[in-house]
Amino acid sequence: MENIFEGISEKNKRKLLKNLGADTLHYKKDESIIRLFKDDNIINFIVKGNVKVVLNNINGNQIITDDLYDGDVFSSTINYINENETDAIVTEDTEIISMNQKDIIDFKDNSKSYYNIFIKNLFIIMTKKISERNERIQILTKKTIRYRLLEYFEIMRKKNNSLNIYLPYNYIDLAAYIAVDRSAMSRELSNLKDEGFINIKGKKITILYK
Amino acid sequence: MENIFEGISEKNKRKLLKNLGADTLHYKKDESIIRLFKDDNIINFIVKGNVKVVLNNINGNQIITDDLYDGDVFSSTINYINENETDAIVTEDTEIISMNQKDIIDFKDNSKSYYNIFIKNLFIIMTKKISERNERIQILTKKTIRYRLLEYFEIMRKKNNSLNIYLPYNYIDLAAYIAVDRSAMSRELSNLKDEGFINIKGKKITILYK
DNA sequence: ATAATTTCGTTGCACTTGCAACATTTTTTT
DNA sequence: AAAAAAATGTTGCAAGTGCAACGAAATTAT
Repeated sequence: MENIFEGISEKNKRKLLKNLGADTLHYKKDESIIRLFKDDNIINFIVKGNVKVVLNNINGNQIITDDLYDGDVFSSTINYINENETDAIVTEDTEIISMNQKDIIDFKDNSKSYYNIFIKNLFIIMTKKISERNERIQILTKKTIRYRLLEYFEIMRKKNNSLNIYLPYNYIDLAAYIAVDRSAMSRELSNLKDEGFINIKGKKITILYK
Repeated sequence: MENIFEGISEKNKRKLLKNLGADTLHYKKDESIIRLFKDDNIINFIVKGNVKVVLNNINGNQIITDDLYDGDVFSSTINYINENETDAIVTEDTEIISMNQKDIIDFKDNSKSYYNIFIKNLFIIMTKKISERNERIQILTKKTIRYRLLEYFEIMRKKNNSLNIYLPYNYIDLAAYIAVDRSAMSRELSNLKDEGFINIKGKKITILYK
């Protein structure tokens, strides 16, 4: 499934949005949209553009905790944010559809098939998000960097059914994802390499032993 | 909302289950139901009883990773399990309704209002689960036991709007939840107490400074 | 092509934590 | 009430990690 409107015609999509009282919002590059993450009642959909959620920690450096593109859904429940330390910035002109969750749940006329498709899509997306969160928890509950990395590799191996892993992001972001110090992770990757568990070539990691 | 059938009459519930081809399963105390966690296509609902998901780690000791009761929903996507190291045991006679996810998604006649209520309920439950997972991730990404505890307290404080926290489980389980060694957590709790950040009386913890 | 910036690898060190072992307290069973 | 079992508190120590600092490599900008 591509997005929450998958399987709904343009005509019905317009009807749906009208009935839901949805707002179509336009933001210019560098605008902050953090308010869309703070209201418990709304759920948002990116039609086109990019939103980066950045966490400013005490040291002054910024960590991107979410990077959202066309088709992505976000809300206060889906994307946890730290009240005062987080901002969400649009990096290019971006169009967002913002809907009220209550309006979705309490939608009167649920004989409309487009509405039911819509709810189904939301259900599917939520299910997928739970899986993603579970994967990360599975990694984060490991107590050493080594075991976090190995768990991460194992999850990737299963997903792609291959011993070759192509990291979807750089090592800074990987360290943030498994929540460890980057340099310490780098050290541990070297160890794993030296001990013959993996090969590393840039962002391609090959699992040698299972 | 209580459960996935909330707002659906007994009569319609029976119809729904029939149309979904749902199975009602009965298990006796001590039976294993791990297979219900392994099939990607099914989603389960506990009518009455208790299911404990136990992780057997290498040391031989068991950790309860999930404790499910009446009204709870579980599935392979909702509850991550470690293929070979996990078992799920029924601790009392338990009744479970097992449904095929595809049947739910592909349900033909979505003019039936009970079906739409059902999907809505699922959506709401999934949203809540994501929140729970996000909370835990928020804790697990903290790098020291101290900050994990403080984050946990902070989440509880916001939830209950009170500086008094009544732990919903014992300290063994709390340590498992925040994924740290129990004795090390005990040490850190003592430190926090000695430094005047908290008071501890059994399972009641009071936050002294914010 | 050169400069500037960002990412990546390495290492010393202090600090935190897991682990193990044991005492103490609380809870449950007999 | 006594005994057994489970939960909690404490502590020493080794191991692992965060942090800081720095140079090398890679990427991006000029």
